[in-house]
Amino acid sequence: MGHGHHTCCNKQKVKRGLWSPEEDEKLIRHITAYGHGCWSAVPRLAGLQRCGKSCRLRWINYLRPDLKRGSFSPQEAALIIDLHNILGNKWAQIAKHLPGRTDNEVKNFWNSSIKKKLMAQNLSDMAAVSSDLASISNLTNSRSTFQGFCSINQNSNLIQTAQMDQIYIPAAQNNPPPPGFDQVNFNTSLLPGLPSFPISSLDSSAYDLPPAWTPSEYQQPQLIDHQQQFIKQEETSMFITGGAAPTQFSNQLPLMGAYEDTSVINGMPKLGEMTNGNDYGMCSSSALQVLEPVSASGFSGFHSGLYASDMQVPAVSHIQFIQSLMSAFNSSSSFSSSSSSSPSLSMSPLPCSGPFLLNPNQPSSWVNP
DNA sequence: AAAGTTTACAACCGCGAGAGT
DNA sequence: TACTCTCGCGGTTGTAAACTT
Repeated sequence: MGHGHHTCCNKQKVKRGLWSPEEDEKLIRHITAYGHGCWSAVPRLAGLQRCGKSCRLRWINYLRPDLKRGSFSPQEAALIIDLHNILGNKWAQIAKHLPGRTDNEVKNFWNSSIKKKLMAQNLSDMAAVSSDLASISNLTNSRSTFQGFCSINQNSNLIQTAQMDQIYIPAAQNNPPPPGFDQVNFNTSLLPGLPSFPISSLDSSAYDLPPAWTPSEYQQPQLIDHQQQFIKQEETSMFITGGAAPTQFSNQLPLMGAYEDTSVINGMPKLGEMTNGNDYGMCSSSALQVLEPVSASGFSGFHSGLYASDMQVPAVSHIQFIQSLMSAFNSSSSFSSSSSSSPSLSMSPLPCSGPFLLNPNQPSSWVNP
């Protein structure tokens, strides 16, 4: 009996490894004639020296007639990136939204292709951000209330903030920080209470969202006056921020708008504008390049594709999102720091693991009641 | 051209959930 | 309740093909 083989396989000797065309034909012939029924019975009935589990896998991942096969389209890749941003490594749930694709296929595609592209893109974005730090800082000063980071704990309390001008982002791994910078960890957890604006721009009902991000937590946009004005004013523009989707890498929230446009609409910062949202992972908008790496401690993925320029709902949702954060800021007494007595917190500002460095020469804006 | 390395993806493994007994 | 069986999932490994040196 084999070591570590599944219990269904340990009675008789079973073949392992790649399937031969003859085996495939036997399995296809059996299942098309009789269905698979109980998988553990399939190998005996089909005349295969395989375990039922292997038969099931071969059928589901390779022989099923409704499989699409072939390389992934850019649209499929963009969808995978967005869904992964929302769902994490829930490959089966992601695959449900890609007809003809299996969870195994999606997982392999992610691990072999997308992940590397996103990491490479993130590095180059960081370089761009670093080179633009001065101009960012100038604009940051004009509305520093919004420019920065926060982390939100499980109780929706804002526990950490830092202003943009306190943060240094290394352009590359071998780029040493300026003198006086110390690394700071933005160790965060997901926020259950706030509207989830990246999701809201999609059809939320189409996704298997984690409980904290279900549509019930999200208030549908209502077109009150200033929102209508906002949409009218922006017309065909689209609005994007990065990194606020829950990912396994980061759940920090960018609180800033596009740095190239400091206009404020009804007391709220204008959000980033992106014009080429069609090419997955390759968005060249300066706003995105700034927001994405700044908002991610690892990388948070890229919002593209689905955020087409004719989608105006996200703008409304973003306003609600910013409003929520602003109201949170304006009632800082309700915040707790990472050193608070909240027993549900297991986070600490140190030691650090992210790519951010804190500038101790700048006045601290860390919320610390 | 051969050897070495990387990539793509097929297949395996262990685990947990759920149903049945 | 405890046990077994089956199924499905996600992480991981194995390997043929493609690519590089």
